[in-house]
Parts: sequence; structure tokens; C-alpha cells
Amino acid sequence: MTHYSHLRLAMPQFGTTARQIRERLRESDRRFSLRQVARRVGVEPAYLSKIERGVVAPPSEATTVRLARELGQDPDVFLAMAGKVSSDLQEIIRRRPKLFAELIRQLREAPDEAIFRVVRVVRDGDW
Amino acid sequence: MTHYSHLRLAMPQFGTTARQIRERLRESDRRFSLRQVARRVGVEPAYLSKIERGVVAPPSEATTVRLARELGQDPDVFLAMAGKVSSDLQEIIRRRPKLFAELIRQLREAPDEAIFRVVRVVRDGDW
DNA sequence: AGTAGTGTGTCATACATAGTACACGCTCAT
DNA sequence: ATGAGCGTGTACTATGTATGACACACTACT
Repeated sequence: MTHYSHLRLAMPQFGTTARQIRERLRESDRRFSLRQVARRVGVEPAYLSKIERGVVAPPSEATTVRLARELGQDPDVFLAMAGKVSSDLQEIIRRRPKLFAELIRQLREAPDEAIFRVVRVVRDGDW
Repeated sequence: MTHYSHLRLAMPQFGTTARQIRERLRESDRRFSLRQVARRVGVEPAYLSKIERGVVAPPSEATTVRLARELGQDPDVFLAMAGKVSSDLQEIIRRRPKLFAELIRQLREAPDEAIFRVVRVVRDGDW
């Protein structure tokens, strides 16, 4: 396995977490074996095995999202663990780069609560 | 050049824009020849030539930012034209994926003015 | 005892990314 | 006329990304 050791294991957490979630689901539903999940997600079992153990980097965005859905998780959170940001979010930012760059940097240190307040204000639109 | 034709020329605008900006700068300052800019940016002239003509995809994030700076442009805007989002913005999002995903999607259709108002409110912090 | 299912090791591959190196022909000031 | 600087064509390369294919050993029924 030495020849995989060069890859940026930015998030060894990704595989570990995915495995934990899958194994917990499996306790009550044997359809959550590695092989069966791999099949439903559309990858080879050997590949999913390597992903879960962190032998390879997290998969592509599309595969990550399918895996998240299969495991009942939030795709954005799974993508974050995989070191990625959803391409649809990226596209929104790219359309108005200055505006969004400033907003996001502005909120870098803001407490969760402050961001959530902004979300609510924008959602309810009464302002 | 047919063997380059397969690449996703997502943004042929990138090269064209970069070239226009450089040529305008050059009118008043001959240090903005392709060769000299390439040198300062740290790439081969042939490569910059291909970038400007859209023969190759836009360069890496680092190179794009150096080029933007050299041409006096906003790096975030240049990155957006290159089809990318600055990795520091991505990292901010990845730290709190749910919060930022919801915020950004919420603002997808919002008018510039509304986003700017949010920025201002957050910046001034008096709320 | 056999078969079905399970996780994993090894090997190979196709394509994308991000450039470098060199040579050519043109133009322009000296 | 010549050398410096210019933009560009062609060829090449190194590394990363994202998997697939196959074989093996183990376990768990039937």
C-alpha cells in the first residue's frame, strides 16, 4: 500500500465516518453491507472499501453525493468532509464573485447564531 | 490544434478578457507585452499565449491570481471567469457546510442590492 | 459439504491538469 | 542588416483524479 501513501489524506475522517454510519445502519438492516451499498451507489465494492479505510482519497462529487443520500446524510456535509464544495454553490458564487466573496469572508469568524439569523432574515424576507 | 479541442472551454471569455486588459495596459506601458507579463507571472510565454487565446483551459488557481494581480484585477473575479472559486472561500464554507449552503442557496436569486445590504449589515454589526 | 455473501489486496487504466522546452517567422529600432 | 523583442506552433511530460477488474480468504447458512 506504500504506493498510495503520497495522496493528500486531507480528510481521513471522511472514510471513517462513512464506515461508522454504514455499520450503524447495518445493525438493523443487512442491506447495508459494503457490497450492497457499493452496488446501489454504483461503484465497485473494492473501491468503496478503500474509500472507507482512507486508502484512496474521497470520491468525486457525484459519487460522494450518492453515497451521502444512500446513508441518509446531508450531501453538503459529506462533501465538506471530502474537502469539496458543491458545484451548484460554486456556480452561485461565480455569478457574482465580488458580492459573495465579500459576504463569505465577512462571515468567516461570525458565530453560527449570527449566520443563522442572516439566513432567517433573508428567508422571511421581511426587511 | 485539433488535439486540444476536447477540453471544456467553459470560459473562452477568460482568455479573451485577459488579453484585452493586457493590451489596453500595454498602450501606455510596453512592460505589458505577453512575454514580459508571462515572465512576471512566472509562466512560459507560449503558455500565456495559449491561455489568452483559449487554446488551453484557464490556469491553476495560483497562476490565475498572480495574473489577475499583475493586470490590476480582482482575483475573485478572475477566478470566477476561470470557472473556479477561491480555495480560502471554499474552506470557510467547508467549516460550516450546512449554514453556508443554506445561506448561499437562499441568496441565489436575490438582487445584488439585497446581498449588498446583508454585507453591510454584517460588516457594521449594529443589529 | 457446498454455495452465497462479505471485505480486501493487487494491478491496471483512462482522462484531466498544469504546465515546460524549443524553434520559427515577424517587426522594429539601431 | 542585425540583433532584441515579439507572439505562436509543435511536441512532450509529470502528476493527480477516479475509478474498474479480478482474485483471494473468511463466514454463515442450507
